[in-house]
Parts: sequence; structure tokens; C-alpha cells
Amino acid sequence: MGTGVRDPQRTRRRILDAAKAEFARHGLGGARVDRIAAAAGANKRMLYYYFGGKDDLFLAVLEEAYRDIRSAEHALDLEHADPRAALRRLVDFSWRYLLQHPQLQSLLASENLDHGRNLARSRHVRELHSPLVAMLRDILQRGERMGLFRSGIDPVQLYISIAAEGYFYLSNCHTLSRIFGRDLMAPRALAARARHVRAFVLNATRR
Amino acid sequence: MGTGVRDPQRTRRRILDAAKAEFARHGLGGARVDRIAAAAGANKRMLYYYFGGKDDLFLAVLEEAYRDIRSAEHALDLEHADPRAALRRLVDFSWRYLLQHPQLQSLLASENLDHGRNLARSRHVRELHSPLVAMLRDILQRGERMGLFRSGIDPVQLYISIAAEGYFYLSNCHTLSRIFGRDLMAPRALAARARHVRAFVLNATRR
Amino acid sequence: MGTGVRDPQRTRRRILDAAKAEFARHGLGGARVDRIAAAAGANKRMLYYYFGGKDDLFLAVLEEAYRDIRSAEHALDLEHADPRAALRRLVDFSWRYLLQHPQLQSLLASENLDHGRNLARSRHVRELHSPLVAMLRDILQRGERMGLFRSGIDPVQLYISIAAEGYFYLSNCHTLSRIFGRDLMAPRALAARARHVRAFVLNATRR
Amino acid sequence: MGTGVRDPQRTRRRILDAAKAEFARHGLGGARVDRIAAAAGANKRMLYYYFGGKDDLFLAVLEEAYRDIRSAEHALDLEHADPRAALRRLVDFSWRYLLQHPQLQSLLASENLDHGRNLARSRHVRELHSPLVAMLRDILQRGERMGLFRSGIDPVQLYISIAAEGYFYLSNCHTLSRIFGRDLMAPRALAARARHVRAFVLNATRR
DNA sequence: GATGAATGAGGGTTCATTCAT
DNA sequence: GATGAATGAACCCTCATTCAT
Repeated sequence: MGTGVRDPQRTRRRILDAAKAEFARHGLGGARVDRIAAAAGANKRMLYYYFGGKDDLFLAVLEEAYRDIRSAEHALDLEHADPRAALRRLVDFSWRYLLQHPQLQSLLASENLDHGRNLARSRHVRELHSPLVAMLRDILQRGERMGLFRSGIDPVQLYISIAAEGYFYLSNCHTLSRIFGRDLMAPRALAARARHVRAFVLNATRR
Repeated sequence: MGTGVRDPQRTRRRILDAAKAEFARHGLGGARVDRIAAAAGANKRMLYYYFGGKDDLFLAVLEEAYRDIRSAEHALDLEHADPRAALRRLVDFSWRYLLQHPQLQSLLASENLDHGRNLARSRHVRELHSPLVAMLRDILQRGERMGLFRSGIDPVQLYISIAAEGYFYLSNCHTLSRIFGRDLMAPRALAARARHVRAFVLNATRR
Repeated sequence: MGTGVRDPQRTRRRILDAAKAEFARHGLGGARVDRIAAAAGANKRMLYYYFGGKDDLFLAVLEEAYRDIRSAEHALDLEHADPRAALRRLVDFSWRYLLQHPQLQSLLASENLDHGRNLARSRHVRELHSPLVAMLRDILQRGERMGLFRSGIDPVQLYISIAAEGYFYLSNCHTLSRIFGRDLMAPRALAARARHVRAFVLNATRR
Repeated sequence: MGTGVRDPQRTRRRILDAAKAEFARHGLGGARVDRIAAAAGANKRMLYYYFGGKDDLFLAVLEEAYRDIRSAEHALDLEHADPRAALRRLVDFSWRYLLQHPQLQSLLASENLDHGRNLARSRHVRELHSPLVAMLRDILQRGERMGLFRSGIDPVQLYISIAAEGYFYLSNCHTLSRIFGRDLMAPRALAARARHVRAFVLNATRR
């Protein structure tokens, strides 16, 4: 059965996509190998043939997720923009990307619950991120020289802060909605958060 | 067997404590009922006797965690402090509390991975949080009137931002450490983050 | 707690009644000791105090059920009635009693599923039934002499047949209703069965 | 392990047979999944692989039991026999079949103790029985026209009566043997019952 | 490359029963 | 006579993984 008979590339692709969806919805522990295989229209054995096992499949999904966001970030071409504009664009991008790729938070939350055990086996992830830090450092230095940003801001700390403002809101939206009695995922609420985050970060970094 | 013979209060307490540790380390799905019972020095059956089941036990742990942090927050007595000082104290507290209670992030991460399914059964959590919002609103209004804070800041958004700055750093420290090639849990790194967060939030809100 | 504090007789009675209901609804295996105690408003330990255990409690219920039906039968005073009238009265009674005491079938079905293991421990049941057989034999002999009944009918076989006509219908009503696509417990259906059974038995025995 | 390696048909069959025996001996509630698997020489997991669960397995056993008896009945070819002969043959068959397939009563007793919960999920059982009713109706009508049977006999009532005469005797033989102080399963007793039932039903229906 | 069948180690939960008071 | 707390053995079921084809 299956859709494409004897098309290795497509089979692999379908498994990876199905796995991403399953891991995102249920986390690593809650994900079911059978469901992934079924959703991919593939035999369960193929999953092991291509990826080795559940954990390795998870790592493959995670690595792809990192590659995707980094590549989208790279496409923003922030190196050549005005520092303030670059920062604003990055803040907006981070929020929007997380909103449009809800798998990312689940994947990361699950991996961290697991103490980063899977990512530890990755050999490519580290090098994927040095350009990002370099770019941020460049923006900060240019902005500082131009008197726009206050001094002493660490690029990694800044990146974490930017990500945090969106990530925490979205990844914890279920508990936060509950305890504050507000639906944080309502369109209005999302728009309000977008405004708040932009103002918050831009103020936090200004001179 | 067991440690405390015929002391219901202590038995319940020991189970709850053991559960908190187990749930924090492994999440709801990864936690093992047998391990909880063993760690509590109690018969597995007692867990069902006192709490009804794994999920209900998880909810009990979660509710207690919320009660604990809210009660510690309340003890800060921020209502009567200078607005800027109150805000700084709250930021410092949030960071420190999360650092000293690492269970909290795991618990919340797990619950959100589960779409807030357990918290939905809670009847007390909502009302636990209205005083917190009221207090933040009060601080913001006083600070605004005194010309210290910029206007238009929503207390809930602010609270989420403050929590986010610490939460995301600590809960995602495994993946972040890996991708940035830095040990984010090293004492030096923690101290640096504490400084960054304080400066970040205070700047973000200033006039 | 409980209703009557320190009234041994009533406590015992309440447990027995609760047990009868529980065993009737769920059978011996499906019955729950906790539910019996709860329904009786008694502590679970009392059940063991008064009856020894679940099986012994079941036997007590069973014996009482037998005593009840035999005593009601005895009250019919069939010895002094005309043979045909006596037979008809017995048939009607058997049907009506089973209908009004649905516990009886469940109890017996459960006990037979269990190969009569519990009844084997009873010392009173046997002697409870010899008067019944004697009475039936007397009716048959009188009727035969009067030319009303055909000869050669064994009283035990006859009794089993009479009971069977009602018992099988009522105890298997769920499966029978399903396979025949009729609700056998509808008032109309019950009345029809009553007529059928009376005609069936009276014809079966006539000369 | 296991007996037949890689023979799905046989594996399924062995599980079904083992289940029939286990359910018959212990009822649905008392049956043990482990015992079924062990008796089938199969892994416990296979039971769920093929049947979905304990209840579904029970239903499968039940449906097969119904199919078997209906198909044996059909093979009697009663449509073309003389009405009286047809009736006698059916009575004899019912008794003999029940005697040779003791699982049937246990299965039905258990299902009825459970209020027909499992059969309710069956989609095939209803239609399995309409031919039976039609055939009985035909026999009764022919017999009535020939002046052999009395009028007004409902085919479903008659079928239930025929089944009842054997079923109640056999399914309740443990309690009946006990209360009447006779071994109802002794060969002599069984032969006597067969004669009694035949005479009873034939007399009950005659003109 | 691909498949259905098979595996065994545990998962949470339930039960009748007994202990200490 | 009466109570709540405690026990351990099972029970049904699920899971990631591998075998035979």
C-alpha cells in the first residue's frame, strides 16, 4: 500500500513530516511510533530503516527545525539594515515565526524536559548558530556606536530575551490563559502581545 | 514497611513530595507511579487512596506549586514599596524563585505540552491570581503617575514578560547551552543573566 | 458515621441488603466489596466481621434468597387445592416471583457460572427443598388419579420445566431481545409471555 | 516461541479457541487474558493485535457461537419435514447441541449478567436469526392447518420455550443438583431429561 | 525497499483483605 | 463494634522494537 511505491526520497520525507507533527502534538514521550507510520502511510519498519529509532527520528526533526528557522532568519538580511530597524525586524520575525511554526516550541519543550539528551548527539547544530551570534553582535556594535543602544548588551542574552518574550507566552499559553482567565490565543490578544513585545524590547535596548 | 506507620498526614505529604520530584524530573508522561511510591516509602495503592490517580496527583502537585509561588510573592509586600523598587524586587524575586525551584518550569512545561488538560480541572487556580494582577496594576499606575514608567503597559503582559525572561533561559538551558556553545548554568553565567534581566526589564518600562 | 450507631442487628441487615443488590447487579465476580460497604453505610471491616468474606457473604445472600422463595411458595397452600388449579397457581406464582425478584436469576446465574462452589458449603439448602418435591408429587398423583394429568411425570422434572419457562426468558432477556429484535421486557411482551407459559405448561401436563 | 510460526490464520484461530474455552469456564469477568494467550501458545500482545481487547474478543467468541448453532440448525432442513417430525427434531437437536456445546450456556449467562453490553456492539447477530423465526412460523402454520397443533402459538415464544427446557436444566445444574440432592449430570438423569423435554414440548403444542 | 506478524518488558490501576487504633 | 490506613498480588493493556518473508 502506501502512496508512492518505491520512492525512497518521498517515503523518508513523509515519515519526517508525520514525525514532526506527532512530536509537536505529543512531545517525545507521548508520541507514538505507530501513529507516525500510519500518518506517513508507511510501514513501521521503514521508520527504523531510515532513521534508526524513535529518538534518532526525533533528533532529525529537531535538527531540521533549527535549520529552518536559522535559514529564515538569514533571509532577513539584517546585516545591511539600520540597527534599530534590524532589531525591530528581528523581534517581529521571532514572534511571527513562532506563531506560524507551533511545532518548534513543543519540540524544544520536550527536548528540554529530557535535559537535551538528544541534541547532545547532534554534530551540526553548534556551527549553525555562530553566524546568528555574529550578526547580532554586529547590530549591537553599530547601534551603540551610533548612540542608539545602551552599551554592555550581550548578543546572546539579547537573543534569548527576544525569543523568551514570544516563546514563553506561546508555549505556556494554556496555563497562562487558565490562571489569568484570558484566552491568550484569541486574535486580539495575539496582536496585543505583538505590540507589547516590540515596545518592550526596543525600550529595553535604547540608550 | 514504610517509614511513618499510621500517620496519614505524613504519608500524604511524603507522596506529594516524591511526586513533585518525579514529575519535575520526568514530566507527567515520563513519571513512574512505582518510583513515586518507592521514593515516598509508601505502598503504591496509597497513592490512589489519597489522590485518585496519576493525573490527579499531578494536579495536586501543580496547584501546590502555584500556591507556593503566589504566597512567596505576596510576602514581598510590594504594595507599600516605591514603584521602581517594587518592580526591581519583583524581577529579582522571579529570577531567584525559578532558580531555587527548578520543579516549577518542568511542571509547567509538561502541563503545557499536555495543552493544560490537568489545570482545566482545577477550581482554585483562577482566584489565586487575581490579587497578583491587581497588585501589578497598582504598581504600574503609581509609577506612571510619578512619571517613572511609560504609559499603556498592561499588567498581565508585564508579568508574562518578567517571567519569560527567567523562565525561557532556565527551562531551555539545555538546548540553548548546546546551540550557543556556552554552559548557561555556570555560576558566572547565572549571575550575568540576573544582571541582564534586571536591566532589561527596568529599561523596558521606564519613561 | 453510618446511620445506626451501635446497632449490630441493623448493621448486619443493611450489609446483607446492600450485598444482595450488588451481587444481583454485578454477579459474584463483578461485585465490589467497597460498593457494598458504602451502600450499607458501614465500614468495610464490618463486612468481614459479620460474614467472614466476600464469598461467605454471597452464600448468606443466596441462602436467604432460597428461604424467601420457598417460604412464599409454602404460603400458596397448594396441598389443599384442586390439582389443576394448584398447578396453574404454581406456574403463575413462579413467573410473578421471578419478575418481582430479579436478584434471584442473577444470583443463580453467577453461582452456576462458578460451578456451585459456594452453595456446596451450605448445610441448610438441601432440607429446604424436600417439602417442595413432596408437595409436587402429591399434586401430580392426585391429578393423575382424577384423570387430569398424563402419567409418568416426574415432580422434579416438572418443577424444573416450570421454572425454566420463566427463568430462561428473564435471565436471558438481554441476548434474546437483541437477537430477535424485540424488547422482551416491554409490559406487553411480559404479559404475552405469562399467557404463553401458563398455556404451555397446562397443555404439556394434561392427559 | 509459539507453535505455528508465521501462520496468521492459525494464530488467530488458536486464540479464538482458547478464548472460547476460557470464557466458558470463567465468564467474561473471571477470564484471564494471560491464560488465554498461554493456552493459545501466543504472545499476549497478539490478542490485542487481532481482536482489539478482551471485550472484543469475547464478542467475537459470542458471534461465532451464534453462527455455529444457527448453521447447525439450518442443516436440519426442517422446512421440508412433516410439522410434528420437524418440531421433535428441533427439540432433540436443541437439547443435544447444548449438551455437546456447554460453552454456549456459560457464554450467554455471562453476557446476560453483563446486561448484553457486548452483543449490543454486534452488527451481524440480528439478521442471523430472522430465518430461524421464519422457519418456525412456517412449521407452526403448516401444523395448525393440518390440525396437529393448537392455534395462537407465537414462534418466538415457542423457540424460547424449547431452548429454556434444556438451557435452564443444564446451566443451573449445579444449584439444582444441590438443592434437589440428585446429580443431574449423571447419564441416566440426562437421558430422563431428554425424554421429559420431548414429551413436554410435543404435548404442549398439540391440538 | 517494503511488509505484517511477533515480542517482552513494563504502564497505570483495581481488588479483597488485614492492621493498628 | 467500629474505623481509616495500609498491603501486595494481579489485571488489562501499551509500547518501541525486531523477525521472517
